[in-house]
Amino acid sequence: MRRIGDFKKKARIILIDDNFDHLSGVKELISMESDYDVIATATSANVGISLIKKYRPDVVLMDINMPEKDGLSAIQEIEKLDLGVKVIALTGYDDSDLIFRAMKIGAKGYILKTMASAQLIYAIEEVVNGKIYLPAALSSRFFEYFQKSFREEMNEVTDEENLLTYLTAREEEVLELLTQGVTYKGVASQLFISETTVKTHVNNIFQKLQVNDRTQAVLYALNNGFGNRKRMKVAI
Amino acid sequence: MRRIGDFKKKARIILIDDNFDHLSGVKELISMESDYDVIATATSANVGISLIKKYRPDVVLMDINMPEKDGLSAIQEIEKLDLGVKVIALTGYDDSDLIFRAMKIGAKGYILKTMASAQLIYAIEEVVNGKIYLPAALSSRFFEYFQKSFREEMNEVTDEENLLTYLTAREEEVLELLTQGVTYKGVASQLFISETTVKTHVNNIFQKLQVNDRTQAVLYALNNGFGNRKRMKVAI
DNA sequence: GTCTTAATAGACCAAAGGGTTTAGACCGCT
DNA sequence: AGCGGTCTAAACCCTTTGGTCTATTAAGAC
Repeated sequence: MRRIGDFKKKARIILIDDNFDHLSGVKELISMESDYDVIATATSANVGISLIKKYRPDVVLMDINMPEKDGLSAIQEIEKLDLGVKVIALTGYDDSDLIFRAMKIGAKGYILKTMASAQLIYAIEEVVNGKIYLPAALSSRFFEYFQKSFREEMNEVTDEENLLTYLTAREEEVLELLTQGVTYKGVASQLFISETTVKTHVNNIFQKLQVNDRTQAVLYALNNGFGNRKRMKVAI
Repeated sequence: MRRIGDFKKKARIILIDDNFDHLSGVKELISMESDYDVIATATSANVGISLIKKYRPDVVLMDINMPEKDGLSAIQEIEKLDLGVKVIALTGYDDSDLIFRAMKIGAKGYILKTMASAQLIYAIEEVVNGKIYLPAALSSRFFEYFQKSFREEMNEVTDEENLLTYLTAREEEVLELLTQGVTYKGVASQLFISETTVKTHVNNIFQKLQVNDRTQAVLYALNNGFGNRKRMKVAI
């Protein structure tokens, strides 16, 4: 119940879902909660994004299984606008890869359409309060996927021997510059040594890394965690 | 209570904590639960790892703030043994970077020493059942950090213009091979074209990417999400 | 003091890479 | 039919890179 002097602002929500029935259902559900206002709805991502630009809602519930423009790209686009809008992904699939990608691009929550309405409300509440919400079941899936993607990388980098460890300090300096695309001449002047010295170092590097040219040396360095930087490949 | 015919196996646990008082406390706490057996304890990571190799426990509770060998390296070492041992990180700090790193290297849980004992027991239970457990509060911190590390990358890759988009299909094929360390001769034979044609393509690539040589072109490609692969830098 | 390793650097040669220009063939578009 | 873009390829020349061998110097190990 609201009285005069009750200044608590209702959180403003926009719903985006190509399934009109589901959209109405969710709207109905949320409207029963006095704390939230569904200020607009859309059945396509593009229309939804225009509405978001126009109304600057607090929260967006986004179905990510839509035809024309998929929900993930839409979320990415919304994040790029940087309006501070909190997006909750809504979908039927509890696919760990999907969840991972959604969280990666900035979703503040991810809930399944099959979940109880109380959970949806709770998720909105948490997200409005600046938290990130994942149902326990999805949280597990997310972490599995997360750890898997890093384990693969660990093996690449840690496994067996890392030939980079055989390099001397000076050789590492030289390689460091090579990984920045510097020429021999450039390396020479930056390290205050002659170009022939650079060549000597580079040749030693090639032998130690068992490669034939600069490009391969640079690739080896990058793929095997040069310095303390590790690199990971992940498809969005 | 156990009776004859009760075949349920107790989960076997090893505790590693350099603080002997805390270690005893936790041991006491767990022993009150009839489902778990603390089969060994250690006050240093190295001793702990030997015990793990010897006894193959189901779960390890590892304090990650220890002197000599830090707990994170210890976890990494345990994971590399690949014994299926589930490690729960135990610490006083709810530092999001720490949590991120612990989860990244394979911890199945992360709990704070200040947390209620019931939560510790619950975490063990979840982990024993193959799940991953993070207290809600830490979960939030983890996700913040996770999203932050990816947002930085997104900006690098998505921001402004990606010169790679100007490349023709053929040029992309050539560049793809260059990013694998293939020489011009190799590219020529793999694409069934002459070496001079390769050089023509490569020169066009250089101009479009505004670089001067193969190494720089390869680096540009790698850093700007060549194909649908994005690369991220993360220090372990 | 001797031995080893790392860093420095020169000479010389061969191979690969890079810049520029020109040009034919093919494709899609208007 | 003509225009523009792409793919193909050659000729010519110059620069950079890579391979090998040799040699001096300094630092550290034993």
